Amino acid sequence: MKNEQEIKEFGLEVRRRRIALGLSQEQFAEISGLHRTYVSGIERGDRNPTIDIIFQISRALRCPPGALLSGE
Amino acid sequence: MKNEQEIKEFGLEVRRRRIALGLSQEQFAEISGLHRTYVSGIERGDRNPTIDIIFQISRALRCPPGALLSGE
DNA sequence: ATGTGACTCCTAGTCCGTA
DNA sequence: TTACGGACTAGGAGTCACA
Repeated sequence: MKNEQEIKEFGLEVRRRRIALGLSQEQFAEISGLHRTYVSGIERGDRNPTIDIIFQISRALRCPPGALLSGE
Repeated sequence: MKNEQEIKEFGLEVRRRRIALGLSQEQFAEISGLHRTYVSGIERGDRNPTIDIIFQISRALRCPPGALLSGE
């Protein structure tokens, strides 16, 4: 994988926003329709999600998808 | 795939920006390090690229990755 | 409540062509 | 110059048991 650092930052941003909403990974998994362990993997930067998944996540976080990819 | 419409908009945005840079798909493929047929598939919304690829594309387009996912 | 390794199934992504 | 098809390999989607 070529952009590990940016993928990790994406995961951390997801985590920040999830926590800001007062949700556990399990609660967020349910809302987003993803598996609990998959959410965990994303937040840790272990997964390389597709754009489809990114849209799902941004919807569950109630934020624009672009806001999660803050790199320049 | 759940977010076909948003994925198509992503592809169109990539196409707009590529053309704005005066590049052919082949030239852009070379710059971005992606395959020519894959670039074509992305612009047409046929593909569901990973976040890794999105970063690669945004770098080649010299724009922030978030700018390509303009959905709300 | 979360991290992790392992697993299956399916697709992301490459490469060859032709129109 | 681009769309699209077929075939292929690497790796993502989705899940589980366990720590």
